[in-house]
Amino acid sequence: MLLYIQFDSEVPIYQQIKNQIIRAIASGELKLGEDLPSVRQLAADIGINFHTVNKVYNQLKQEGWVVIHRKSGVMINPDLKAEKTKEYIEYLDEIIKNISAEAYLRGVSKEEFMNIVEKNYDSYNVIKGD
Amino acid sequence: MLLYIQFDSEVPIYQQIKNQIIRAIASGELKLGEDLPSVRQLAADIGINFHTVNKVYNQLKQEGWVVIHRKSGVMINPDLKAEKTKEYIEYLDEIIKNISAEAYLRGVSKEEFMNIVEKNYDSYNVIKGD
Amino acid sequence: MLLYIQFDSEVPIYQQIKNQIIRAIASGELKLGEDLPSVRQLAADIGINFHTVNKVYNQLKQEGWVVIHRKSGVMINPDLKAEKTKEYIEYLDEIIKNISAEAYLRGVSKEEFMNIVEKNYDSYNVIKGD
Amino acid sequence: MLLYIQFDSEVPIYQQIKNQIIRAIASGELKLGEDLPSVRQLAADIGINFHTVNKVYNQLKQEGWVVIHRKSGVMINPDLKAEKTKEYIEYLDEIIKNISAEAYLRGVSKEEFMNIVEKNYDSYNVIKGD
DNA sequence: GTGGTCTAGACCACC
DNA sequence: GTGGTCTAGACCACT
Repeated sequence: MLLYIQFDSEVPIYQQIKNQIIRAIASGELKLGEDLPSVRQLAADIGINFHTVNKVYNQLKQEGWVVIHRKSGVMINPDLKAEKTKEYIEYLDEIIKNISAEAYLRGVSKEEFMNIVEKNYDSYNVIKGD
Repeated sequence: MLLYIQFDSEVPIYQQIKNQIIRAIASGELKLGEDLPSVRQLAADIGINFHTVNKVYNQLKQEGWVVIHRKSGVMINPDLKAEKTKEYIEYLDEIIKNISAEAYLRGVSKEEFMNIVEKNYDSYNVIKGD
Repeated sequence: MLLYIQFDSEVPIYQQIKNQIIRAIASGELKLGEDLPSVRQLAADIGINFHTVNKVYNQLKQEGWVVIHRKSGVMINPDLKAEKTKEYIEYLDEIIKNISAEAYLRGVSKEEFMNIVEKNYDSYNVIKGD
Repeated sequence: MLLYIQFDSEVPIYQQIKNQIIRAIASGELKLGEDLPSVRQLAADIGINFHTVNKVYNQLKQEGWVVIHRKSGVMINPDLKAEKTKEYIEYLDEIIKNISAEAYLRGVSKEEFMNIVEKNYDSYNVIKGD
């Protein structure tokens, strides 16, 4: 798995890594139960401090995306079933409110906006034979 | 115009205010050319320091949402024409990629996801008779 | 004489008025010894507070551009000979340093830059028959 | 890089710093990609509050002159390409109008005026071998 | 009255 | 260590 980090981005590095791992799970690039690189390995690959990777893995674990075994390292949670909680739906609604307001004011038509959303959702929502 | 601030949120206060003002412009609650409260007035209303509001207004000005008059204060830019730049569309695509990945993995169905998006976009995209 | 004021400009109104009066003197639109409108007249014409006009006239007087008579009002100094002081040349040099740096970095060629400067200087530097 | 600040100037401190940084970029004293001092370091060097420097850096960032990394601090934008927009040319023309009017009236000859302008532009527009 | 500038000091997030 | 956020209070410029 390749990670593309923008070091000059406003988005913190640890957040960029989290985003890309979650996207890779959604797209099937990372299978459930698959091993992730070790903290030091990934840090070296990207060229960042290993504390940053550590933070990523710990947050992913807390949110249920991965499991961490003392010995075997980190793997994508084989029993992954992230929950569609009420809080998450509220958060989702709130963030969509913000995004769609600016998109609307910037002249992104409804059709164009829905197309972007659908295209991206569909990129994950495929029948995966693994 | 009423602002609801979550003081315990991870989202900075000034960002919450910015979001809500842009949403209010999109929904028509704030008309083009309409005056906003003075920095000190709004700060007092919310119960925060006026420098925080000042920061909001200055950022909104630099992004073209409002104009600041020396005496009369701040108003929604009467000639508002936010641009649908290539950079903005790339930013939009990127953020939708992240959001839809998590939504998909949390079991938000395509139908449900598209409904949330459509509902929120439509809340701005209405023919307003005033 | 017509004044064009941009009320939403970063440049203070009093400064805009000063600039335009000095430019009008340089272009010959305002002759030496010519009367300027009264404070209240000009304020009413522009639609601003008369204190602002008062400030303009007082500064113009201090800098020697106009003379103020109790009765006859304000007129362009008939004996105008603004001085090319050492301080003024230093100020001029400093401001040109700032302007040309940004122009250069923004890709304004030397030819283009010199043309803009020459065109504007020449617009004043004409043989005026009055 | 040395900064000379006039504390008794009408020009705000943060503006003086901005001007000098942009001039240093134009003159090549600051190379693209070069690091700037940290906000606190520069503030201490000049003897001002770090918030003032912070404001400078943030404005320079929003105008595209520098990039701010989360950890490594601030550097001159390595991909700097300030644009010669229509708005900038209008601004430039307007400010030159004001400056040349006063220079003309103060007896700065066309030759002298053009010399000052050319000298300063040329100080940036040199083939730099480094 | 309005916003703009500057100072001072606190605490936090990131790496 | 870096910058980011927020508070608090002062003084100034403009209208």
